[in-house]
Amino acid sequence: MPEGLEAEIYRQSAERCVDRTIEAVEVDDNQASADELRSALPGSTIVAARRHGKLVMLDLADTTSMPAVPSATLGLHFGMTGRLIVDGESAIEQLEYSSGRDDPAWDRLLLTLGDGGVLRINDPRRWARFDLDPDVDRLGPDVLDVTTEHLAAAFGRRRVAVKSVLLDQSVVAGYGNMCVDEVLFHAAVAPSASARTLRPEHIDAIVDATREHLPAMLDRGGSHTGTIDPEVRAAVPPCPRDGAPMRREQIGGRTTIWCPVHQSIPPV
DNA sequence: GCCCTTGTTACGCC
DNA sequence: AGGCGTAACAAGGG
Repeated sequence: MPEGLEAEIYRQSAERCVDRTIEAVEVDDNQASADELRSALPGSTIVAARRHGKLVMLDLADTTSMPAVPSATLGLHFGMTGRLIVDGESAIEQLEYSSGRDDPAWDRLLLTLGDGGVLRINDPRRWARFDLDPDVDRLGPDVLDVTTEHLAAAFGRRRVAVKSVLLDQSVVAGYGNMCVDEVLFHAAVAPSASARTLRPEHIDAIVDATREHLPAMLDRGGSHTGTIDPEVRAAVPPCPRDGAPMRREQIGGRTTIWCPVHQSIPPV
């Protein structure tokens, strides 16, 4: 599923569209912004591809006037199963929980570029969202910039499971279900622990695990390349670290894989 | 054909 | 105001 790491891979792919002009737009009618996109996008040039959390942003400019004038930002959110295809090349071939196929009927946004290229978002389950000038203020700091001080402030007033707080995009933007399980596994923090019970050294462990393992997973191709990978999630083998029986349970409404032996922070 | 999966939003309640 | 729990959403795949 597209978490922050997949969004970063998509952003890198979308960079190929910088300095290219949008000629035509096809967009799924279930998008609230459909009419707006159809009228605003044609004629605009993509001048930058940015990312914050799971949100990819394409900065647009009106190049019919000289010099070019910034016009709007196209926000792309890929939901659970959205894939980005630029010029026929998919940035991620196999997306966890998505379909292995690329059915044209699942194209939800299709930008025809002036040079004949195409930027396309293919999404079987229609949860991808496309918005002009998306509201970035509702998002917390990006997951790759997370700090102990910020987490400590957010954890202090929350008694729910630390996993639920990390998945809250207004606290930190970019953690998804798999990355959170991976980070808490390495940080030795129990995902069910009440957030407010974590001490600064425990929060440090979460920050350190994030800074160490998420970039490594990005290098390997995404959120499915960690220790708690899809095979482990499905089979729940003994803990790869200490051999103890791992648990598979719902925490905060999400399937969670964890080791109750070494993920013992905070101690009881 | 039922049930699993996930990210986000919308509720109602406290 | 804001934390919290839950339902709803989509739809392919097992």
